[in-house]
Amino acid sequence: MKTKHYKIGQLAKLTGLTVDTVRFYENKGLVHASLRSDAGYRLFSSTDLARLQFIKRAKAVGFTLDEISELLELRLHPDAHTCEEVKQVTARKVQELDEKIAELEKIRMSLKTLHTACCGGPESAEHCSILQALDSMEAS
Amino acid sequence: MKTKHYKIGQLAKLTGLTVDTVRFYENKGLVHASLRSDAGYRLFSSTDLARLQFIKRAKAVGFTLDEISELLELRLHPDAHTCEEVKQVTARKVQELDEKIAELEKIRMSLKTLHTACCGGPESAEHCSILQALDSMEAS
DNA sequence: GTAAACCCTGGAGTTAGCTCCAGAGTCAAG
DNA sequence: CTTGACTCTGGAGCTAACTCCAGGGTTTAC
Repeated sequence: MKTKHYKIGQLAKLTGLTVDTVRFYENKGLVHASLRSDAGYRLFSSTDLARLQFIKRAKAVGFTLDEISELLELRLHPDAHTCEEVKQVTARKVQELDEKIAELEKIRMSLKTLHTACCGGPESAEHCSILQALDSMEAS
Repeated sequence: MKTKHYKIGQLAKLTGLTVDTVRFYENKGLVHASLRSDAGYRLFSSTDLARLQFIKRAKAVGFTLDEISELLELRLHPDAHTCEEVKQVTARKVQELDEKIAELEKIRMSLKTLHTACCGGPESAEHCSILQALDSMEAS
């Protein structure tokens, strides 16, 4: 079974990244074109595509490229790690994610409280502030 | 009732930010010292403290300072907004947060799958990769 | 009353993460 | 077979978010 390959422009369109960004990521070692055409064009596989989509998702929620590297390294050098290591790293990462989700939910709750408390009418919002919402949250 | 006031250094210690960062945030309009001492020292209230803690939380989950500004603007100029506006903005923000939480949970699931699938033994992790986990997720 | 530790302003420097050339080769349509 | 859209490399430039001075005044502890 022959795998489908993408040139950098197609990949960019599919991921919503720019061509420059993809090359930048390759430089940083986040992704690596599986092969090159005779002319030297990068050719990416659908695995590379999935990888870039993962990077985009991770970035959207505040991971740095270095952190994303660390996550993906498990893939880049799978044989350089023992299962024990993988188990540890993933456990730590899952915990980090849980903390992040908790943070987001706190902020979400503040906003939701503000949203609910606010009358929604055309008058001045003098008494609707996010910090009032925060305060009430802090107190609970 | 007299409110407790903090000098910038105390505030920095309490928030875990640096003195420079607090001043930087003030420049950007994210926070504003409620008053100044005779010598010109910034004096912050506990409301300012809560504000900075909010900023820190929001930053940790990937909001830019501009986005955080937008969130806090509701507080900075409460009388410049109608409740209607507040209602709209918060609704949009809550939705953004929901999307962010969903992203995090996707990533969390990938890692959790990897974590669970991995045997955890001392052998090479050749068959434990995050992208395998991703693939299985994508398929479901 | 003096040294250490704090605060001020204004501005330069740094890092991450892109973004945009220039100059040159490649491919696809008509 | 040429024209326009694509690709390459290497390097410069840019924005966000700090971070770090210099050169000065202030507070506090002994």
